[in-house]
Amino acid sequence: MTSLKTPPAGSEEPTGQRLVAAARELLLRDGVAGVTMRKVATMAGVTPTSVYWHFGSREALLDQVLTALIGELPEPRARGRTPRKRMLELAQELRAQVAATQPVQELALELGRAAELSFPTQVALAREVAASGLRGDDAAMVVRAILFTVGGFILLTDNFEQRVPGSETTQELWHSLGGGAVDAGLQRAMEQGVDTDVLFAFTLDKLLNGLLPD
Amino acid sequence: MTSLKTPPAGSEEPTGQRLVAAARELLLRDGVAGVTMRKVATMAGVTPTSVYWHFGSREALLDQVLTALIGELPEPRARGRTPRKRMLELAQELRAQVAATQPVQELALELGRAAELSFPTQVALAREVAASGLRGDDAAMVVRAILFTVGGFILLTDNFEQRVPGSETTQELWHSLGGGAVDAGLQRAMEQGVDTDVLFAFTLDKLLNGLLPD
DNA sequence: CTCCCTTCTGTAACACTGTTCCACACGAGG
DNA sequence: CCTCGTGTGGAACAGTGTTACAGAAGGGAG
Repeated sequence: MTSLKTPPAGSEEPTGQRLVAAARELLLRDGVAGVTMRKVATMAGVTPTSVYWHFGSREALLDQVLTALIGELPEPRARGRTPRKRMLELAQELRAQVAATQPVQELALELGRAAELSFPTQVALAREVAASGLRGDDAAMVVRAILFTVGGFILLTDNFEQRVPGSETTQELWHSLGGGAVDAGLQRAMEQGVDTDVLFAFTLDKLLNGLLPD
Repeated sequence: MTSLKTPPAGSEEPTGQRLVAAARELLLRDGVAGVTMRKVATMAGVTPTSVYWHFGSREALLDQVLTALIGELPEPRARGRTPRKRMLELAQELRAQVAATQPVQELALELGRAAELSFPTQVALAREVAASGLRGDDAAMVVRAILFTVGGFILLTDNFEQRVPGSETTQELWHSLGGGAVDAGLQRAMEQGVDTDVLFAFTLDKLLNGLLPD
């Protein structure tokens, strides 16, 4: 009744919880590729077999870890006086959150649950779009356009940062391009690096200009 | 002088070329994860050791495959009467090309060489931006905003299509959301699926509205 | 008490991955 | 002939996710 079994003498929590905690720690420290069954099991003071008895597969274990992590994400808070400013704020906030919780994003992508991560922001964004006067399908298109732009931007800049050393960057390609192909001033500008923060703000600002009725 | 060595009796080409050809075939058929050293070697009538003698690593082999594939990509052709229409055309073309050569994109991403794939389109796009009257840094920002939007869109829709069966889609999340959180008509619209082609065209159109001086 | 049955665990293995060590076959040059 | 560099195959190593199987431990039924 009180305790069916003595816990495995290493901790108070049952094995299942210790496994999730171990997987979580490994994920946050070494990324999703660093979560190995043997490492998880060892960290929980157990063998890999137990992981399969409790969860069935590596994916199922990671799924539980992700669910726990999603539950801890902060609610998006829209600040600013106008709906437009609040939208910008929400987009920036989402981008910052993703950057701060990269292994979580990585995991969500691998498990195909990326939609859940952005959903709260999605709802908050929808509220602002409605507040700006749009309704129904028109509003939905605007919400999605913003979301896809923000989400795409995040994914893209992630991939650019994970660039393999030695591979050519866009700047290098522009530099090696012969003269005369495009306007010289433009080419020179393309050879410089980009501040993705500035570009993100710029793109979003212009997109909203096109999307929202003035 | 004529032939230093008899070819391994399976083909005329030397082993190195046969290995690249085998890796290429496997890539296009099974994706980048399907390119296994043993499979490549067997397909070329050889053992994995030879791959390492010729290329040094799996990554180096795949790098050669990618270089060959990039060389075969068609040059982007901008059609349309106005610069704006040609930009839209280029974006659509890039998106279609990526969709048609998915394993190549996957490989380029893994090798950190994604920039090279979009570069020809990048140049063509820059030419149109210049033709629309922009110069220098302003033009570069516009080029990049379009490129990041298009590239991000591609990556994002890819990830949505690779969704794991059983995981919740955005629509399902909207459906399970309680009433009253947002405008009812908007929520109903969000519960419907999205045609990414339509959304892509819509987003790009609105972005260009904000970006280009009329 | 004995027996059984479910719950949970460890050992060992399987099939697979990229990669490396080592021996061995060649053909060319001294 | 002997050697040397060029390739090659066989076997192994360290790692991955996963599974078959044996066994321990405890509760309930006879």
